[in-house]
Amino acid sequence: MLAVATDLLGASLQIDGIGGIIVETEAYRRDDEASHSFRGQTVANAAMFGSPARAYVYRSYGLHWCLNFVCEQGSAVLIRALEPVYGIETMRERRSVSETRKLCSGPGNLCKALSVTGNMNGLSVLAPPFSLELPAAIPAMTSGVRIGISKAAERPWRFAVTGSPYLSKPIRMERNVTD
DNA sequence: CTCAGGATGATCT
DNA sequence: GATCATCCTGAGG
Repeated sequence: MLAVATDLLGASLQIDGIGGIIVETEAYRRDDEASHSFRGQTVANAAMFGSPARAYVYRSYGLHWCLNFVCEQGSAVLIRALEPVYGIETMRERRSVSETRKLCSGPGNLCKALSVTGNMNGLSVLAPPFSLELPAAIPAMTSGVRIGISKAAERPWRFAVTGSPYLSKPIRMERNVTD
């Protein structure tokens, strides 16, 4: 699952032709207090216990959507930020923001820019409307502590393309990623 | 049935 | 940095 989180960095993600390069991810797994799957399977988190390579989409704070890629049972990788590449004008309209740097900087922003909603929960990310291509060249990577959570936040499972200007926030407690 | 509390983001100070 | 908007889920009575 950590391997998936790093492999996705530099990958190209599009939904209906809109998207860009994944520059920030966060990993969650079953025996992880911060994970939605920690207390077992429920109606809401069922996708996390389904087949791998599917989307787990959930609503955050009542207003935002967040997109995850499901790995093995009960673990998933949260897509936190993209470098916008495809359909930038469409993203600007959806976000009502002009600065490219801010279009997909954060899980909620990214979902708004790509028009991800709860009805995509459980869909395969290997078939339309998704399009996922692994990177031609592996980018330099950095990891740090996860953010926005109160439990088990010290785990260094937040991954980012080193030096990317498109991150949701700067990496904290930075460390090396050795593949 | 009630109800607290989020894997957030925009805005204000 | 603090606040708040706003929706469920799932835990507890």
